[in-house]
Amino acid sequence: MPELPEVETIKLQLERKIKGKKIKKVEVKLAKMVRGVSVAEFKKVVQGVKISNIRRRAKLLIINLATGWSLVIHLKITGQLIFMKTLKHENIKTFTHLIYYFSDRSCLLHNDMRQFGYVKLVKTKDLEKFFAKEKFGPEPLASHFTLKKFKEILAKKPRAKIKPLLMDQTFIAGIGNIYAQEACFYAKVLPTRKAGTLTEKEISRLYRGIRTILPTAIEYRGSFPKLRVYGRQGAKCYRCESIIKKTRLAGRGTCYCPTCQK
DNA sequence: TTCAATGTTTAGAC
DNA sequence: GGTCTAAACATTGA
Repeated sequence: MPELPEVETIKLQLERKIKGKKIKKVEVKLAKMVRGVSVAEFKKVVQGVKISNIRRRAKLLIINLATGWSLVIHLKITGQLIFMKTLKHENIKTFTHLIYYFSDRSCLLHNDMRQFGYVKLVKTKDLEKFFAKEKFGPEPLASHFTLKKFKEILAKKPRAKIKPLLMDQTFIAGIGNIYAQEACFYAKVLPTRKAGTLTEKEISRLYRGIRTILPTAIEYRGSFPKLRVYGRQGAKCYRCESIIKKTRLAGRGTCYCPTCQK
């Protein structure tokens, strides 16, 4: 599920559904999902504690607990967090690895087919330190992420290819393989272009693309009905009717229009 | 059967 | 140091 818009959507939903609730019990079905501490310690910290707030940084979901601890959850590629008013056993899948039970009988399932995701415990006051250690770049939707700022960070990596650079979490935090392709298409820029070769106009269009596509995806609740290029290989470009091509870039599938992306 | 999949990390080459 | 590639993690589905 998860690039910035999807994680942001989960954050907004959990804010409505679980903020203020007390975690009565947590069931850990797959121990390796819990990182950094033993399952026993994890339970000790989490059980009986109230959820005070939900946040997001990059693609991480942060659940603040009233005791000064926070759950830091990464969903990687196939992770899901599913809220249920009451637990129905048919909703527990083979890849349901954690279940948080709240005191009002509702619960939250943490599913992950590929088991790449994790949950770890961080003291809330140490979160900023934790983010610094991860070396996250700026949040693309923050008000201080201006065109000027975007130009500045692009100038630091003139030789990097633009699409992998957009996906680099230390460059900008939260953009993944789908929205990097969409931003390049929006800006009419080939994913392989080196950052240093981009014109002022192209940089502005990329910036505008990021600042348009991500909020739109959030409006559509993290689903992506408006994809213009991702997964469209072999189909006609919506802009110029050329056939969308697909290649491999930095190990990731990359779609682009060979005609209107320059 | 083989390949690719919304992410990240690491190792090795140049 | 910078940048690139491939592989690893584990599973599903085309």
